Amino acid sequence: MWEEILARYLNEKRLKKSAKRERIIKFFFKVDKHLNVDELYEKLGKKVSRSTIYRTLKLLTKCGLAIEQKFEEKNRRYEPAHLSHHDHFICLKCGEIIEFNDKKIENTQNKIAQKYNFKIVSHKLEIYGYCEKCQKG
Amino acid sequence: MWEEILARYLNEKRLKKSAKRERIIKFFFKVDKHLNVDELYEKLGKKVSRSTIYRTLKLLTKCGLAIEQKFEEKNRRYEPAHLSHHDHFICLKCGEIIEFNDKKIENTQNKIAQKYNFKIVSHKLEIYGYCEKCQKG
DNA sequence: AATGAAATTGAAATTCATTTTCATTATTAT
DNA sequence: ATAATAATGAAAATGAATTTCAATTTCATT
Repeated sequence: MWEEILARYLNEKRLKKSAKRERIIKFFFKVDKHLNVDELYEKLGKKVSRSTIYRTLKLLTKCGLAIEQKFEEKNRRYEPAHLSHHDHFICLKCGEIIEFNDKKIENTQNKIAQKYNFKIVSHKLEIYGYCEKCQKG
Repeated sequence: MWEEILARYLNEKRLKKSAKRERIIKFFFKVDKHLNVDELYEKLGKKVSRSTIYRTLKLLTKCGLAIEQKFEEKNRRYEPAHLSHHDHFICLKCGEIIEFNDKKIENTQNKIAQKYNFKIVSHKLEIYGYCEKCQKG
């Protein structure tokens, strides 16, 4: 669970607890999908500064609980790490991001990596195109 | 060939030819791999301003001859479009980017897309980890 | 060749996301 | 309670990408 991992990390680094940080992190894991700083700022009622949100997301990234992502947008997104094996369909019309997961793709990746003697740590697969709605519309 | 596509585009948009632009574009296709603006600036002997390089790469992107890419670096890279079906291994230690190509992966992607009724236009696959050298070193 | 309208260029200014600084406030160990 | 140190927010700094603007270049039309 993220609570324990976080607690262990804070302890190890001699960091202190704080209400703001907890609020951000709890919300982040409650929503449980990729978010950017502005979305968090808005959805937390602008009660926590962007600086603190940035710092908190960096912290989560450092202790392995979140993953930084760059889609073809100007700004970064963060995703709870337990979702990070998901891949994404991204609709070029409406911008919707659909998460999916497929074992076959991972197997194929492993085979190719072997061929290149590359040791895989993680991967990112984004498929761009048109979602069901936008094909009709 | 890119020459014709470019010529047609310039003509269509009533744009003019220029020596600087040609130099950038020729070099870009001669090197024939992903580059960022700074690398182009250096390798062109700092004879063309960054503004112009940015503008030229945007132009190439618009006429479909280049693809903008965002790896997990601060700045963008551009890649000749004919390479853009390549996928990438990215070494987390030395930063090397190895291009590869595999039909199996594309087949699998197509099957999944069907399941989700998603119409694929393009995709981006980046595999992070350690290259052969860095596993040993 | 000469003209002029429109595109191109580079330098500097601007934008915008992110990071850092710094003075103030909150937390925690003693 | 005190002292030490971390957390916070506002503002400043950073850095990549874009835009502005005056000067230059291109090119279609004389």
